[in-house]
Amino acid sequence: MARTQSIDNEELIARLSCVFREVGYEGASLTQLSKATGLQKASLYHRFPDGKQQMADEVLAAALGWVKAHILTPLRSPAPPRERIAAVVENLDAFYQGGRQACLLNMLSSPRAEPGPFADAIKGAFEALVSAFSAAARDAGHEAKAGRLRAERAIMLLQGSLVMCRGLGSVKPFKTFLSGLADDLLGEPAPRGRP
Amino acid sequence: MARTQSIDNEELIARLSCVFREVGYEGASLTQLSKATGLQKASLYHRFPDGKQQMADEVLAAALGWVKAHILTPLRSPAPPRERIAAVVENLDAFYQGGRQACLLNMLSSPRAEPGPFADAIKGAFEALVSAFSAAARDAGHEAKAGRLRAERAIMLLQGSLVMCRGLGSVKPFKTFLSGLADDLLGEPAPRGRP
DNA sequence: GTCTATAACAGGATAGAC
DNA sequence: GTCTATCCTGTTATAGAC
Repeated sequence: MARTQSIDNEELIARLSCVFREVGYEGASLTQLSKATGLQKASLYHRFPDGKQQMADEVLAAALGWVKAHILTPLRSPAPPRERIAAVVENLDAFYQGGRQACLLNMLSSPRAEPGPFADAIKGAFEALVSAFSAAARDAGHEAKAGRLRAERAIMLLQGSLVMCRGLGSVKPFKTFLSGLADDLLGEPAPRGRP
Repeated sequence: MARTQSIDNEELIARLSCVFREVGYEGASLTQLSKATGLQKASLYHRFPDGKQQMADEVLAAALGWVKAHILTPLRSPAPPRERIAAVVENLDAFYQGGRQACLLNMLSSPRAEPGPFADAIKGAFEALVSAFSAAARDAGHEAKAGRLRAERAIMLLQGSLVMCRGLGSVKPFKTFLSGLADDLLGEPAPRGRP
């Protein structure tokens, strides 16, 4: 049975994703991608006729799909804002493997200088993230403008914490980001009762 | 006069720095470094016998030196904390070209996976930054632990804002980071007088 | 669909003239 | 110190057997 797929598409993308998240686009060689997936280079080209570029494209698309389902959508759910954040925190923790995995939005930014091939997708992703976090902040009672600022700060903290994790070789920054997210985005909780 | 340097060392490092900050270590090809500096590959090897690795090393060392002089030292000056931050904000703005230049600490993290050749320097830099920002926070009246948390958050916001700038193709996140830094680190100013 | 083998090319690095 | 020309390795990508 050499005719059937030796690895299903989801797992394949997941393995490729790991590599791109670790070393970025330029840093990822086909040899490395081949090893990580267990497929020979030629097999990778069979599944991705446009080569590395296509692999990264599909990895990014898959990630954005996951984010939409597990981050953006929950942020706009009808649940109370703090509950939404709690769910999102859990999902972020899983998505970034507790801070051990970097963010594609960072690792795929400007592979070559100039607005690389991922620029549009990345820009759209950041905007969608800010927008969704803003929604939660507004639902917690913040004005549009203030909520948006909090959302932007949240994304900065997310990205920054991941950068620090890589730099320090520790997941602590990401953990403290996660534990502070609700208050950062929604505001300090009232000491007693609801406002 | 082909015997004298066609470009002085400082300018040379600055040009190389630009490339590494734009595309990272793996992304920077010798051709690109050659074009950016106006020197042929062989000339680059004359100045940096150990090749690209050495170029990146020296670029990083130069950056860390600059940071020490213009960021770390001012943060521990005897001036009032808010004045220190004002000075640091100005220097950060220049260093990152108003958000147009990425941070080497991010771009040189894990060129290959595993603790790359820059890992130690990068880790040390993050620790020094946190430590120096902590000092300013403590001098503003925060307890050691709280000050340290604020310092870590400040670095996260710095790094995250730069990531967002690249992703969005806008310098706005960096600007809002800069304008909020003093309050983020030292706390909201008392509405009237000093506490 | 996957493999081995190889082509075609770009990357980092050197030699040697000036 | 800088240049032109070149080497060698590793990279992306393809051909063709199974």
